[in-house]
Amino acid sequence: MNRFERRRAETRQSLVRAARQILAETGDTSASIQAIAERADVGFGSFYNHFESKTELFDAAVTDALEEFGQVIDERVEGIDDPAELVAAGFRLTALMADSHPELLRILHDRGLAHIHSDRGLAPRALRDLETGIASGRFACGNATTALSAVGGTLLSLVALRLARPDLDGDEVASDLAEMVLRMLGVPPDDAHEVTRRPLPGHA
Amino acid sequence: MNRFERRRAETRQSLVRAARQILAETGDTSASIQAIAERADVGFGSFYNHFESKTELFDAAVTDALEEFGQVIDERVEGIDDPAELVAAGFRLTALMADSHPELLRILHDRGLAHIHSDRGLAPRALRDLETGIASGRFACGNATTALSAVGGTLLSLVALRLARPDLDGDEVASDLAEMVLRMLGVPPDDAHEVTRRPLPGHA
DNA sequence: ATTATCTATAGATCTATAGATAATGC
DNA sequence: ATTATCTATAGATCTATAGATAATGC
Repeated sequence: MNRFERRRAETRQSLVRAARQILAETGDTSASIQAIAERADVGFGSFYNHFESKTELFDAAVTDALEEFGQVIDERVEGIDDPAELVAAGFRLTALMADSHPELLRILHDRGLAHIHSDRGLAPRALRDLETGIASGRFACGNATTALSAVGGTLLSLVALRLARPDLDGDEVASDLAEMVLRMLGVPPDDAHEVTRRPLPGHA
Repeated sequence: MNRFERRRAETRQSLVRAARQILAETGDTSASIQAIAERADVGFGSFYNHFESKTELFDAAVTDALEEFGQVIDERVEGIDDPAELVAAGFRLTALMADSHPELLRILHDRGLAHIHSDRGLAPRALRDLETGIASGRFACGNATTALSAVGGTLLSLVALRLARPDLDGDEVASDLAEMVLRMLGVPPDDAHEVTRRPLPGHA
């Protein structure tokens, strides 16, 4: 990747970053291309070197944000093997991201539902963990796809609650919801409670 | 309400209906006021007699749609007393609405998450049913607000799944998810399964 | 020489309002 | 007489492109 290509990639990334900021702040895509380019500190005409339409840019921005969300969670749960503990950690770390990554959480809130079964971001990894858990008997529920819907929907409701009620204790709400989800997946109640109260990795 | 007021209300309702159609079809609010007025078959300037901005109209349209959604479900579950059966019926009737009320379901999909704890639509009634169930011991879970988040999020994931995969058996997916939700709420597994397979009112 | 970026701009579109018209209440 | 609706339009804004400029590869 030579300097030319790097520069081109930087311009593109500036546009994507600006689009992400706008999505997080306003939630809609009505900003003009002019305003987006200005915020990206990029010449107006450059937009058309990278995207054919505003829709294309915002699609790229959502994918970019959700991919980053998946990576952030991914990194932090490394080393956890128990599928139940993975789900719990995912919920609790997401709640923590309301403070550390508010932009990501807003985009997840507004666009996440349409990506629950996406093949990018957190979804494919969550699906794999659910399948592993079902296969090993840790989870007792029908099929992984339905389970992914339920887990994903509940995670999104956690995000919504976290954003609407910043006064509530985030980790407590997250742990409570994770406990409910684990019971939903067929984990015995006592077990579900214990798993969701374990210390988080890097937060011990 | 005299003829004057009725006529005024009709114009307003035409605008709201057009906005709802646009939300259901495109999911975004970028249509011009001109285009909205045209679709509503209303003079362009009339828009400003009823709304100060496009945002105001679309807010009204979302509220209107979710209120109607709540009423449709409400009517059909009349006579059911068991909170667990109410939740199950709510899920299964929502899935059926993908065919009977596709417009409502699309709006619920795109805007529902922000209204999970709303004081209009289905949310307040669901909250009441959850509280009743907790008080009577039918549900065994911490607090109703957290439960509403989880139930609402799962319902939205059902809507997303139903819209993304119309090939799946809607009632089966809905029953499966309802069963999982009931287990989450602390209903014994056998019981949760049985309740979610009862014949629906008006579908016996 | 090639390619991306930037500036400037034409043409299209949109918003908000002013003024005319039509419908109703009293 | 009052009020909502409609048509027409001024002014602002936006999109897409053309052409000039700057940066890099060979």
